[in-house]
Amino acid sequence: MTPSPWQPISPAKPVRTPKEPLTRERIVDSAMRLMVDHGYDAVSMRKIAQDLGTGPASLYAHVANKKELDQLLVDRAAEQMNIPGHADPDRWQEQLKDAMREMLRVMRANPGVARAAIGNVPLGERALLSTEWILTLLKAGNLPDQAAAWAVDLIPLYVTAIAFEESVQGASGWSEADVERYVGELRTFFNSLPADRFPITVALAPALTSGATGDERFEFGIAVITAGLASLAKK
Amino acid sequence: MTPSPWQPISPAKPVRTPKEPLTRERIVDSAMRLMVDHGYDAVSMRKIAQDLGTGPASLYAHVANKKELDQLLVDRAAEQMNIPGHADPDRWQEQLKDAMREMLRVMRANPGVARAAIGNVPLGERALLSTEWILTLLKAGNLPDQAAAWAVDLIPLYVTAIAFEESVQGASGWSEADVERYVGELRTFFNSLPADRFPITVALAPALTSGATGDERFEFGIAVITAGLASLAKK
DNA sequence: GTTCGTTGACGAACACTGTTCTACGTGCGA
DNA sequence: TCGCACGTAGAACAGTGTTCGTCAACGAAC
Repeated sequence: MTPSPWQPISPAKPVRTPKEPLTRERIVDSAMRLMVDHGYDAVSMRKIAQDLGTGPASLYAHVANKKELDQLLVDRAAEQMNIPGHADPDRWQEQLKDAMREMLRVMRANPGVARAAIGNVPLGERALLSTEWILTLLKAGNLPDQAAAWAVDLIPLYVTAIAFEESVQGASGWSEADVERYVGELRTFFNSLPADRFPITVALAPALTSGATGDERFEFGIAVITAGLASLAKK
Repeated sequence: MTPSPWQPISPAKPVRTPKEPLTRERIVDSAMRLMVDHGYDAVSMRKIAQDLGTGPASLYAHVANKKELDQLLVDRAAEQMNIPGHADPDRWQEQLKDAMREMLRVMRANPGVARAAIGNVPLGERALLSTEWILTLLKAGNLPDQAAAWAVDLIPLYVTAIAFEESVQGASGWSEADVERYVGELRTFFNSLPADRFPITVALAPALTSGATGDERFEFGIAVITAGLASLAKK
């Protein structure tokens, strides 16, 4: 049937783009790219669809909802985790710290993943291997079963919380100078407090505002957790 | 000048409601009420405005933006915190645990506050008193200055992360039965894993899925942190 | 006593968000 | 070749935070 001549010629020509079809894989690829480049808040169904040259509704044929997509992003990020060979019972504490550092490394490399990960147990294969690895280390350290089980929950919780905090600052577009300025203001604020009611806070003002940006704070945290866990070992 | 008769009579008569004027105080009151009753996601500028019988734009005369309001909510919640008398050097570890329990209690009583608190240092008076109190305990425990300073960052981070996790489940409208069902599924999932690649995960499946809802998990965390901190004490 | 300037209130609108409805075109099995 | 089912999307819905421009009310000044 030839189109009536008074119709607008070429009605936008949808052409049914012969591109490669949409897949979960491609959607996660695109979302991952957006998140790494522009932060978690930049990942919206519309942005992903636009990036793939389609409309937002198309995505829902492959992904149930945004939450499921978040979960997929966490699993994808977990793929980047390196898991070492085997446990050395004499060095289990150092190996445990290394595992936590590795978790933080991956989360830092994928800004926004922490926000997606908090409160969700990642169940991808690589994430499970990481869990298995940490459990191996804890058993090497002679921890009771229940302690090991709760520890394998505590450890990602702490690392994720640290990464999430960092990502909040990062997402606000804070440069390192901004953080430094903010910390400076915080220090003068602590110093300005009445010394009779807040004696220790005032006295420790320099310590309270040091290491906010570097890794020292994280190293302190994993040292405390590791030492605390070690104290629970069966003899 | 009398109005022209063809104009609409009585143009809605705004009457300039003689209610009590809008204040920061009243806005925070309303937001707090909404958050406690319906969770964090129910707190929007529109809902608050509606609750106060006005439009959303009016709020911006008293509050810079949503983020500032979040901060105000955190400060308001911190007001509910009980801070005991004075430190007993022989019982500093138990007192520290009590302080953490008190923080969690307040966060649980104000669902959603955790989400607003994460990544923001609360600087209200009561929050600062809490910081001072924890520092007092840590100094009573003979910790080095820098360790005490980082610990006073680590402790709220952990408690907030726990409360945040809980609030995520709570906000999804999960009943206790829902959580139990989910944990059950998780257990069967762990059990179904190939035992050759995930031996410990499979073996510990019961332990891994126990205590997800109760306080045991939290008690474990504060025990680990307290023990870890104690191991850093100067002799 | 009347004007003026400032201030707070607020309806409407902007640019977004996640999600759903529904129509449409294409490819595949019968 | 027909029919059907599935993937593709445009449009729309119900929200969100935030801003613009207007309008009424109040205190100060002339």
